[in-house]
Amino acid sequence: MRSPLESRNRLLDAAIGAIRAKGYDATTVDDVCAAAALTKGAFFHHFRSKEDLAISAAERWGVTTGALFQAAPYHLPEDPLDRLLAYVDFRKALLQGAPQDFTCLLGSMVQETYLSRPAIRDACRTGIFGHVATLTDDIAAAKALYAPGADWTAESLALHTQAVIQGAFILAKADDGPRIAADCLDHLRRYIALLFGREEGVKP
Amino acid sequence: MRSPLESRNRLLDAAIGAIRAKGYDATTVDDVCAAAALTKGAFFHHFRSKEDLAISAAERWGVTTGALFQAAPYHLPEDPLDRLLAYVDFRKALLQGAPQDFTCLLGSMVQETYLSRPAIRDACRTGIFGHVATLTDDIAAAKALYAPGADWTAESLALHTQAVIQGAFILAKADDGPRIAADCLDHLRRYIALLFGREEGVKP
DNA sequence: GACGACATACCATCTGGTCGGTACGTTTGG
DNA sequence: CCAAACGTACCGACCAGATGGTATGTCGTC
Repeated sequence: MRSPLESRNRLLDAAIGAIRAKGYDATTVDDVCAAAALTKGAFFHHFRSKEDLAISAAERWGVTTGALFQAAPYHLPEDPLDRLLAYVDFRKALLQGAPQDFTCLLGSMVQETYLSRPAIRDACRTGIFGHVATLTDDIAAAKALYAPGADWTAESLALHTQAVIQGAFILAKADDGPRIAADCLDHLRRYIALLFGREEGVKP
Repeated sequence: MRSPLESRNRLLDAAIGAIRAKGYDATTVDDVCAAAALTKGAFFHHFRSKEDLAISAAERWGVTTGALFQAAPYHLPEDPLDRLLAYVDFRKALLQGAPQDFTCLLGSMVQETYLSRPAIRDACRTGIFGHVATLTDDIAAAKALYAPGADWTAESLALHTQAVIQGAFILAKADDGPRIAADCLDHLRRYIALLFGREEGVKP
């Protein structure tokens, strides 16, 4: 017998993959079971409902991507603005392969569920805004250093970066590739550089 | 008997409303029929399938929003940069009410369908990139005027504006309101102003 | 032997889609 | 001028398959 946690995580990973590719509603419980090589009995042993699965998947997404970003090298520079720019570079570097491999589970799921499944929407909101919060400190520090009197808040700029990234994902799906999304991140990087008076061209 | 075009458009408008609120997959044919006060027989008289409906709805969305933007006052300024900034202001002014009332049908639908329904994805892509094309000329003119040597293309900036707008919609849905989205459009406006050397504060 | 971790079989409901039929307008032929 | 023939718009009952969820049983481990 396998470890129950492993089975549960296999189901969650299968769900994350399926929802990223087909969306929440088009993903069936049988899809998830098949992808996880488990049966429906196992599924409903670990999750009370499909909605419960989605919420747990959102939480797992938050945990795994949180670990990915925390371990990423963009935290290394001493200058907070350098860290912020490195974050954008890091996000750009992640744009590899097909859209279902680099786009965000939470961003797509919240679009489907924001009205009809408030619990799922809340889970997505928590994940998205939690990631925003990890950026806000660096942005606030950079602002204090380079643009103390600016008439925008650190949080609003952090949210803006997420808007660009999420919007770039939509364009990537419409265009079926990461090219346009990468261009958008270039514009985001240029904006940040302009905003803080760091004129250096787009790529360091 | 009503005019057949009126019935068809009623079905399309009902579909647009339902898909914007619940997404493509969660929207049932019966939902659409009920909202249009017609029966399933009428539905399948006008559309071959649910997918056909979605494609036609995307086309109608393109036509109606195209007319809305073409008639909008942001085309009035003589300076192309002023037109571009007025476009952003116009988009910000549209952020009223609940997310399902101001967000984009195509942006949300393409997220669900980009892999499993290529025909719908193509219809969304046509609509989105068609709107981008209406911006590109003004941006190109503004670039020729104010930033002729810049290392970005007019089209990439037009695409970036759409990324910000679409991403702002996602955040609006996650937050259940337009506040964050409006802040994102402020950042977009600030970026454009910085990019073209028009430093005037955010709001004119 | 009790309990957690599954599997299997099954069910009620929903969903997209079909189909025969009806009401009504239009065309055609005499 | 009229009526048969035909086409369009629409209705509503029906269907096959899919879907979320349940009930029950089995197997291995503590």
